[in-house]
Amino acid sequence: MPNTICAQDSSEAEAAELLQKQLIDSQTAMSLAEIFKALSDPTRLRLISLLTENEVCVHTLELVMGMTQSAVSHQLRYLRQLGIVRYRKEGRHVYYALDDEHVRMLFEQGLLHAKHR
Amino acid sequence: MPNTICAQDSSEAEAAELLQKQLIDSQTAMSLAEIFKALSDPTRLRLISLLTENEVCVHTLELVMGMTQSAVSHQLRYLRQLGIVRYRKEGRHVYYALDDEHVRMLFEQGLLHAKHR
DNA sequence: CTAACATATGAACATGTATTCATGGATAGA
DNA sequence: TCTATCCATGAATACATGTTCATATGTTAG
Repeated sequence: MPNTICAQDSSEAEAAELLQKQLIDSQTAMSLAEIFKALSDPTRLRLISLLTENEVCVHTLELVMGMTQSAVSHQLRYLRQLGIVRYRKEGRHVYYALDDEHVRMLFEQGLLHAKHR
Repeated sequence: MPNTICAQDSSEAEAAELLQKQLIDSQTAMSLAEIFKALSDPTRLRLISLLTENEVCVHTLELVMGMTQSAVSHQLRYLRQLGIVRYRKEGRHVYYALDDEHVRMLFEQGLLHAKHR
């Protein structure tokens, strides 16, 4: 049972003060949004599901996902630039794997949520 | 230390079979993406931070956030339609509050992640 | 060296999205 | 009743985003 806050009822300053403590600042909000945005696309989530327990080369991802090489590669770059996946070159293959335990936890916790609906 | 999977190295069918078990289906991916997308915008995250422990009317949210009433109301509708927040009308005021424990957990866990960078 | 393969990337395109603007409905107060 | 306030919403706009297309780089095989 949460507090009810309305600037009209009590003194406006008092209500604002209460809420300002809860409000996250813009920089934190943007940083947080960036993390969740990485997880907000079905293609990236499917890629992450493949990379959570395996190190997989791009071509194989392309086959299993049923997508073009270019689309896969673009999304991998996205995840790479956020530090969510790492890559390892070996000959002409490049192997990708998940490299962020926080993201792994968010992914798994979200999966529980999705099934729990 | 994850397995390395490449369709060229072992038999292609074997590698694909391994990965198909990991791959989440499209429907699950879309449902999951929907949840994370709700958390992928700084404005919505700031709203959620205000509504996690309080029930707040729209006008007060407008004041504390420093945004237009319309922008706040649009985002509240977005969260409402996903069942993330509930609302309660009382006279000419409408009070909103967070109404999804899973989202609350994802938000708080993400916040730890954001600060841990 | 040459051809085939694996991957990366810039540009173009179509689509999605957050905010603003304008407006309407509902309620309280004078 | 009349006005001010609170909230919702459709349309428009500017911007972000995911995929495709074309192409480039680097590596292996013949």
